[in-house]
Amino acid sequence: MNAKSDIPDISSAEYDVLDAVWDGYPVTSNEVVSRLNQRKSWHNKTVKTLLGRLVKKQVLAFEKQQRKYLYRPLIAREEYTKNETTSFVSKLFNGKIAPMVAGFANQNTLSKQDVKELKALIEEWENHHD
Amino acid sequence: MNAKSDIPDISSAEYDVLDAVWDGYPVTSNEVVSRLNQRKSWHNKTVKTLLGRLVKKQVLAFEKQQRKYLYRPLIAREEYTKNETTSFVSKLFNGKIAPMVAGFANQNTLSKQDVKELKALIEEWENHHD
DNA sequence: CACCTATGATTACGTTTGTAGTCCAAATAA
DNA sequence: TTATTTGGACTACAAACGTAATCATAGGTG
Repeated sequence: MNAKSDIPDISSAEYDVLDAVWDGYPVTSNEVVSRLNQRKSWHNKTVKTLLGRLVKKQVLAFEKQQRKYLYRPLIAREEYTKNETTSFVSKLFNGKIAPMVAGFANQNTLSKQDVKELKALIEEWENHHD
Repeated sequence: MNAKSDIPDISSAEYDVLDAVWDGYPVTSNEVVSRLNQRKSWHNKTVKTLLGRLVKKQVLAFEKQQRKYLYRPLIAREEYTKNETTSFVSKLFNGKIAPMVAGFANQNTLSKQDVKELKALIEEWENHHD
């Protein structure tokens, strides 16, 4: 069902840029710089380099709008996060989700909301399986 | 409560080596090579280099046993995984665990066992937070 | 004892990453 | 129209990484 997803490696800095693109696209590099600079302060040349690398990796595409480029993602955020999550869990927790949640809960505070959502997920699951 | 843990960056290859050390220590480099070669096949020089880098990063320590070194971890697997999990979840899921579990469940098959364990975790939580 | 061998230390080397700077052409301002 | 600014392409460059090879040496082998 899942085509063997072939998502390239995305470095940490590249991810931040991609994340900003996901926040709304198509988007110019300048807008990406602005979005990123809410939090970090990267030189716009740096951001442009990263955009270029993401294009080369076929994670982003662009179309020329006269002089400027409009970037958009070629992979969906959900696809990416699902993938990363799966490999993270298999690498650190042998593919088992419960120990990961346990470790998380043990390190962080679970809010009532978190617990409510988890319960909802489980109920959902149970409704679909016998 | 948690001292701001100061775990250094551990590269992917380094992690595999560290993982092998966690599987039983103190351990010689040769034994680490054997353990790793169950799955991958790294040249023993490569493994030695990685052990050295982990020592330099103060992730491993060693004591001389005559000619050989016996390595052991300086950070516990739990500490590391908890840390990684927390930063993973905050990076990709805004710190919310439920969406991560949801994404995981959506990509992978949850077993009955998984669900049972998750329920147990939640019950546990609820017992401590009326 | 002379020599081969296993081990750790040091060095290597191409690639990826973080972080820009430089060069060139188009758009814009004067 | 000429000067200036701006956007992208190309170049740069050190540190981290993956992946060893070489060097020096303590120990075992004949």
